[in-house]
Amino acid sequence: MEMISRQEVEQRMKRFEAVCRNKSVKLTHQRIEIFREIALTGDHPDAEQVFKRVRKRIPTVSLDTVYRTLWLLSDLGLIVTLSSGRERTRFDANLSNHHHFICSQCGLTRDFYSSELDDIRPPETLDAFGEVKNFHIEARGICRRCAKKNI
Amino acid sequence: MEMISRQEVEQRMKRFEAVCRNKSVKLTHQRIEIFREIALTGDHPDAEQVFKRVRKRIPTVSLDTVYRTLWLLSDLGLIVTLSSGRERTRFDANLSNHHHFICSQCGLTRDFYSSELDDIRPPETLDAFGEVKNFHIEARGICRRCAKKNI
DNA sequence: TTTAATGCAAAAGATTTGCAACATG
DNA sequence: CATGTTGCAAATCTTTTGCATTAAA
Repeated sequence: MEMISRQEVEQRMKRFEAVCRNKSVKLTHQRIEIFREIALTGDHPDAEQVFKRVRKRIPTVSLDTVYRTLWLLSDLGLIVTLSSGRERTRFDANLSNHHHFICSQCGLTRDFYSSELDDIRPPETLDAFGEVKNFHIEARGICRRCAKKNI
Repeated sequence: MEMISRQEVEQRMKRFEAVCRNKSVKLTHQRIEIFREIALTGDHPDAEQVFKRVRKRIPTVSLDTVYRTLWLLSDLGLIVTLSSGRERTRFDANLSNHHHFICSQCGLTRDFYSSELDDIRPPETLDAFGEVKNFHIEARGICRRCAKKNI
């Protein structure tokens, strides 16, 4: 489980609280812990994984609250979703400009950064489709772990 | 429904048949029609949509055959999958180097091309994660149709 | 003829919903 | 205190599986 620095986590929590107050979304115990769980890690958990982790802190939390909260956070723009192939939807609290590496075999997902890639602008052709809000790269391949297993 | 040129469709069908023969995967009536349905269109249908369209040609086809075939085609590398947010997995028979525009509201997905973008190479940092097989851009935003509805 | 694929129906999984009890602002 | 949120259980939706039948090579 890839951990995020304490500093960064606190920044994410502050932002989360600010946005909730701003949009008068109630800061419940459950929402705080669900968001924290995603803010704490860089491994893009799915709903079930978030549920299991949050249950350690709030044993009575229910899976449907996790789902409701996840979509709420996504609608608020506090987390983003990513999904691929047979995999379930995963959630990510990293809002800075970044890209994804996804293992097509096990679904492992890792953020990566590249100032070179950040300079790329969406081609104008896209105006015909609509307004582009986010533009990032998806690199798919086989992660080291799976490569080893495959031998 | 965005149509693909007859020429291109035939090329895709030929490739499909060649790969199946090569891997001794049986060319059944169902598989041919399921693949054709995806090869015919550029609108990236999901399993249910493929099922409905194929049923017009083969009324007795079953949804589970569609699923089995879709994953088989994906394993054979004849189609690729793409999925996003609340949306179901969609399938694409376009194997040429291309990128995606995805509407975050309705899930509309369109291919786009850009020789500039094609020149981009994965950064070396990625070697730490694994071997990159595919590298493409995902542009997310709001399509024109949804933008109109939102007014 | 041999082997694999299909269709059916049923199971399994994932996600959503209605509603009474409860917590937050 | 008013309103929105939670937990529960049940419903819904999506995807997968077992197995007898059928079709491809």
